[in-house]
Amino acid sequence: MSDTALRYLAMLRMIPRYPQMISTAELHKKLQHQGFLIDVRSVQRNLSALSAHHEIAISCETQGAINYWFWPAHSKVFDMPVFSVSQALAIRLIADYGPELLPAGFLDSLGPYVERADETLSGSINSRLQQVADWRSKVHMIRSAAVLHPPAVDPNVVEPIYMALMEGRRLSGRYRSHGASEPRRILIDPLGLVVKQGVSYLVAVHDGYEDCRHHALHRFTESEALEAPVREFPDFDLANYAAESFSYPEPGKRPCKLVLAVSESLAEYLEERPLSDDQRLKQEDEDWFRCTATVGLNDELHWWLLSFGDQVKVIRPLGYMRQMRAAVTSMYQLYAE
Amino acid sequence: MSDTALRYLAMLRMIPRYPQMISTAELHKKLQHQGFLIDVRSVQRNLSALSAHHEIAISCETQGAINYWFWPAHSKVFDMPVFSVSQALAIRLIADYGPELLPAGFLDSLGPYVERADETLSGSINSRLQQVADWRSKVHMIRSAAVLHPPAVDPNVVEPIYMALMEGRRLSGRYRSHGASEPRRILIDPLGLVVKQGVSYLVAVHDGYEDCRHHALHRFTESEALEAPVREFPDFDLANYAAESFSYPEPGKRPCKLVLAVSESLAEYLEERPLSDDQRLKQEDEDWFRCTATVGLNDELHWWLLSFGDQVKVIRPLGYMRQMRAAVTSMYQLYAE
DNA sequence: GACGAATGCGACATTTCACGTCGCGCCAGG
DNA sequence: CCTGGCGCGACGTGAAATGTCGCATTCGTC
Repeated sequence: MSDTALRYLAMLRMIPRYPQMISTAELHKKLQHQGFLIDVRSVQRNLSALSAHHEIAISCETQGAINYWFWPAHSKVFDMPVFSVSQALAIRLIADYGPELLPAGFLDSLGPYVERADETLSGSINSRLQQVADWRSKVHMIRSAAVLHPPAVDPNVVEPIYMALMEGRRLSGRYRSHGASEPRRILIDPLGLVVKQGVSYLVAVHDGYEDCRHHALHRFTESEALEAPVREFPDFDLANYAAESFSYPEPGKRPCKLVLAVSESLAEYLEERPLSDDQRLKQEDEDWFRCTATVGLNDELHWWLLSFGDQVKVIRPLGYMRQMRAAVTSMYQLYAE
Repeated sequence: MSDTALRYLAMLRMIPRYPQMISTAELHKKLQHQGFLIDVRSVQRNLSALSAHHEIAISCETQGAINYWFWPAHSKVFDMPVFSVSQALAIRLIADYGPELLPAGFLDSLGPYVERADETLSGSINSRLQQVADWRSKVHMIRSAAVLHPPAVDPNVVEPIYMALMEGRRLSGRYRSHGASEPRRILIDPLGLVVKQGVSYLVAVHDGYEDCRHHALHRFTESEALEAPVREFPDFDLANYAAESFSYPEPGKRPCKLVLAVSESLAEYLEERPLSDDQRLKQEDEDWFRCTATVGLNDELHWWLLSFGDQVKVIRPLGYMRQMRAAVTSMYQLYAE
C-alpha cells in the first residue's frame, strides 16, 4: 500500500486556492490529524517536490520565516476521474447558455472547470484522430432569444456579500434603492439569498430595524463583510419569506385532467416534450389534434398556453376554459379600442 | 522529484469513469508516452495497490486474460484545489435550475460534482462557525414550474453517442423512429448535436445515404461507437443545418423601436430586467406605464408578449401592433365558437 | 485439439529514494 | 542580545519500489 502517494493526494487537497493560504505547520498538523504520522521535514520536502513540477503548479509565499502554500488563483483544476465527454459538454453548455438564466458571478467562478471541459473536448478529438475539429462545429444549441436582459453584477462586489451571508457576518455597503438616483451607505444583517429568473436578491435586515427587505445584487456598488456576527432571527424562514414576498405562483396546485385542442405543429412539439407522463395525443380532423394530460393548473401553464396564441384552445376543465376565454376576451378588447 | 507519486497521480487521471474502461497494457503505453519509463509489472502492482485503498475506490473487471480498470460510475470526485463556496453554490444552482435548461442526460452526468458541491457547502459552514446552518436555509431559488417534461435519456446510451460524435467515429445503434413502435438497428455517421429546448438531436447520415437526418437522443435504445471513422462531408455546416431544418426563429432580426403600454406589475418587473439597455419607463395614468425599448422583433418576443395577456399592449411599430391585434382576434374567435 | 502469444501474478534480489535526525542560518519578538 | 520557531542542507538507514524470471491462464489460429 503506497502510503506516500495517498499522502501527496491529501496534501494537495488541503492546499486552498490563492486568496487563502496554508502554512507548512498547519498542513503538518492537519496531516497528523488524518493519521499521516510523519515528520515536518518530510512535509517540507514533499511540498517543494510538488511545486517543482510544472504540472502541479502549487506556489509558495514566504512571510517572515513561515512558508505559506496555495494554488494560483487561475490554476487548472486537477481532478479524478477526468471529465467524461458528456460532463465536459454539460459544463460547456452551461458556460455558454447559463448567463441567460443564472445570475452573473456564479458562472464566473466556474472558469477553471470550463477550461478543463474545453481541454477534454478538444483533447478527445485531437489525440484520437488528427482531425482538427472544433467542438463548436459539432454541437449547436438553439437557445431562446433572451427577451430580457439580466442585469450585470460586479464580481468584486458580490463576493463579500456571499461571504457575509454564508459565514453569518454583518454587511456594510452602498446600495441604490428602487427609484433612488444615488447609492446610499447601508449596514445590514444578511439572512438569505433569493434567485429569481436570473436576478439575485439579498434578504437582509437593516441596522436598527426588525423587518427584512430584499436588495437586488446588481444595485450594490460597494460591499464589505464585517467581522461582527449577524443578529439572530430565529423565526425567520427563507422559503416562507420568498413565497410570500416575491409573490411567485407556487407550482404545487393539485393536478387535474387537462384537455386541449392543439394545432398540428404544436402536436408535433408535444410529442417530443409531453406535458405529463400520461399525455395522449389523438388526431381530430385535418388541422387539429386533441391532447389529454394530467397537470397542475398554475400560472406558469397559463402563460405557456397564452404564448401559443391561436394554436391551442383549452377544452377541459370547463372552469379553466372560461377563465382562458375571459383572458382572451380581455386581450381582444385591449386592441379593439 | 518524486517520480512515483506523480506517476500514481497520472495513472489515476488516465482511468476513466465506468462505462469506459482501460486495460493495463493501454495504461502502460500511455504512461510511457508521458515519459514514465516503467515496467508493466509495476503498473500492475500500482493498480492493485491503489484499488486496495478504500479511499480511492478504483475497480477492475477481468475479461478473459485482460484486466480492465475504471472508476465506479458513482465514485466521488477528487479535485484539487477543492471547490470554493461560490463555485459550490454555482454547481448547486445549476443542479437545481438545470432540468429546465439542459437536456436530462447532461445534468445526470454532473451528479458527482453536485455531491462534492453539497459537501463543500455543508462543510464550510459547519467548520467555520458552530452555527449548524444548512445552505438551503440561506439560498432559495424561485424556479419556473417546468411546464413540459423533458424526455428521459439513458446515460449509458448517450455516452457512446457523444463519444462517436466527438471522436469522429461511426455509430451503430437501435433507434425508434418517429411514429414507429419498435426500434430498428441503424448504422450512421454522426455529424453534429443540436440541443433545442431541453431535447437533444443527433444529426447524422445513414449508411448508404447522402442526406442527413436528425435523431432525438431519447429515442435511442442502444448505441455503440465503432472503430471505423465517419465518412467526410466537407460541405456540411451544423449551424446552417440547424437554422434550416429546425425552423426555429433566428433571433437576429434588425432591431427597431418598440413602444408598449404595460401594467404596473409588469412595469415593476421590467425595471429589474429591462428589455434593452436603452429601455425607458414612464407612468401614463394610474394603471398604465409606457415602455420604450429598441429590440429585434422575433418570435420569442412575440410569445413573451402574448404570455402576459392583457397586461401589455403593443403601440409601435404600427405594423407589429396590427399583427398582434390579428393574433389576439384569432384567439378570441377560437373561444367565441 | 494443440500450440503460441499475450496477460496476470507470485517470488526474489537489488537499488533507489523516502524518511528521521541533526545542525546551521534566518527572522521575529521580548 | 537572547530565545524560539521555521526552513533547509546533509547524512545514514531501512523500507519500499522496481526489474527479472517463471508459471498459470486465456484466447485465437492453425
